[in-house]
Amino acid sequence: MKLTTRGRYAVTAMVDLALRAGNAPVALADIARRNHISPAYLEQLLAALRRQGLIESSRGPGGGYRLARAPQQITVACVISAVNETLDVTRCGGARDCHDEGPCLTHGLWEDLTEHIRVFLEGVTLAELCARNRRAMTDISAGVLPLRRVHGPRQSSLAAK
Amino acid sequence: MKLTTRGRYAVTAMVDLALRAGNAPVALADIARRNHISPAYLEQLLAALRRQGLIESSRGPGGGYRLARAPQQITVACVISAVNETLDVTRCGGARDCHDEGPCLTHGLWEDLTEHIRVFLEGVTLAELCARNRRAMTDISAGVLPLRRVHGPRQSSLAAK
DNA sequence: TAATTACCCGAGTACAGTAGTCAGGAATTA
DNA sequence: TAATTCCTGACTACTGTACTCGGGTAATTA
Repeated sequence: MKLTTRGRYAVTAMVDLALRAGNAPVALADIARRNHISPAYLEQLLAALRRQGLIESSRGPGGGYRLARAPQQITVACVISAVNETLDVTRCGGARDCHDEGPCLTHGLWEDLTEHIRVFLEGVTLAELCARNRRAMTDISAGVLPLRRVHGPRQSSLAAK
Repeated sequence: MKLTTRGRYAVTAMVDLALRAGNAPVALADIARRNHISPAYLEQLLAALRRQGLIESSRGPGGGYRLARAPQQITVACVISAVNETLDVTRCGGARDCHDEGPCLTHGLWEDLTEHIRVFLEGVTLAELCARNRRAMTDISAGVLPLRRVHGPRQSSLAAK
């Protein structure tokens, strides 16, 4: 299975956008800074998400990205496969030709697991992730954890790696 | 997440052993040949499985490997982690330090997914995979598919890659 | 006891894919 | 027109997988 920073960054960026849905477009540089993602790398991922119709972009000053659909209508599975090609964990990519002409001893197992993962990730929407995240932030501002602010101006310690 | 041929081969080899549980030890070369795995590579995996106490070995002519426990008592999760280290899909490896001091926007999601996969793979034993496989083989010998025999003497077309 | 069979172990290597960089271009706004 | 922002493709370093290789060591058989 492919589940790398590529997919993780994509979901993170989408949640970041979803948290600001309804407002002005969000600049790439802001998303990158907030989530510690290399801007040039993030650019590739956003391009893929745009090609898949998950986000829209506008250029020029004040431009940026925004969700193309409501957060309730975008699933995590959708985001990952947009940048990642596949979630399949079988060796043969589902072709059932992993052993001579037929499936190998464990083909069915990986097929089942793939299905399990798919169902799980299709069941989670950006809206849910936002809700979960907002809840966490409330706990934090109550003093449980130290944290960067997510809304409003922020900018410090860029050098910190 | 790490789910590569390493883990897949390990499970395949274990099922191969489980299908012959109770009989004489199975030689490495036989497992390798039947499942199209490089013998030298398989050796590494079996060594790891042995270190984890999942299989036992005996040397000399007539030697080979056998399961250390009953097939009902060996789960797929167990086999994979024996050769693969981890199934965790979070970026931070579960440490919750993926963003500054706290977890990143999507940490909880990956944690949930990891748990999902773990529960699934812990719920599948070698015994079940054997049963499933024997069923498939019955279908096959009824004429549904062409197939190599798995029990009994066999040996042909080694050159076929 | 010598030969054979088979497991044991560590080091080394080719390749692919990920993660990330870089340079230049095109659209939009002020 | 100047600044800002997205857009695109090519390029590179690195890591980890998927192997190979060469020498062991233990057990069995003749």
